[in-house]
Amino acid sequence: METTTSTDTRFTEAELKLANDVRMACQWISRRVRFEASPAAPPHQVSVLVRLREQPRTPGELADIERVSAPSMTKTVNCLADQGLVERTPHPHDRRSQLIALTPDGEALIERTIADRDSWMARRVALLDADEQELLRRATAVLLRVVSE
Amino acid sequence: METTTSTDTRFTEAELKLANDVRMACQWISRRVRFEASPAAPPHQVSVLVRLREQPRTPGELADIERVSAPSMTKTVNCLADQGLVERTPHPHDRRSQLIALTPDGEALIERTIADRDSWMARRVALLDADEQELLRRATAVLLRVVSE
DNA sequence: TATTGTTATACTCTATAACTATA
DNA sequence: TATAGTTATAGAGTATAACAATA
Repeated sequence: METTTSTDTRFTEAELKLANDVRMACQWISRRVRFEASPAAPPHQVSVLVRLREQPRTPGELADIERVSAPSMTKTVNCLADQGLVERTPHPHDRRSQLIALTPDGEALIERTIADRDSWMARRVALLDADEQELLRRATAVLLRVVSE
Repeated sequence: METTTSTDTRFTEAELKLANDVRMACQWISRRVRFEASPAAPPHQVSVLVRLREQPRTPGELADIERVSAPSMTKTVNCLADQGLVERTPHPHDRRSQLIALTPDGEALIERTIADRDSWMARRVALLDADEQELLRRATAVLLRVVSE
């Protein structure tokens, strides 16, 4: 089996199947969560607010994290600031830059949004038996480790 | 505990935490897969092609599945047809409608795209030991069951 | 001179409303 | 009269290029 053209021989069939199953399961869950939750703001705005929940960041950092251009992030930040969800403060060490931080309204919105997103998942989780819940608990730990590498 | 305002008492704390962990893990995996893969077509086009892999569908069905308006789906289908990735055939029972099906080019593109998406995941899966792979295998089965309910 | 962020401009994707053809 | 799909038009979100202020 050295000249196969359509399969990747770096991996076993079992690994490829598992990779496909894991990816599809994660993408389907994501899709369902996105569709079931009633969004309080467009996805790209929510994504930025979630990032700012960790800590204030510069527009440039946000653009890198979200993989959008600097002008796009400028627009998104403007929009969030117009809604009173974030506020700009001068950057302590670089007068060209600035720090974007959540306002109390922004924090409230993002907490409501997260609770809303989790609600569909929680209903499903609650239907599983204890063994299945424990299985998901351990698997989730592996997935979180994998994604952070 | 009857008057809590911020937590949902339909679920235990453990269930809420598990729901949040599972959701975040799935969304992070999805995000990584999306960013790591080099898309052969915009996401909404790929999504339609994946649906058509199962079976030909009408524009209306595709719009419902993808949760976009009918005019949006008209544009997407036009674009895919212009690229030779799908083709329209008359609907057998309703002359107002039509069936959209993958062309061989469309099938080839979607197979390449799926392999590309799986590649990052396969590299990560291959780094796990046998027990962890088995854990993910069983957990994935649970997730796929959950999402299909 | 390089970097951070904004403005100018254009393209894509989306939606609502109005229209055509068929059920 | 209702439904499937398209066309017309407008509103978001995105990108590249050019610009301002600062490092």
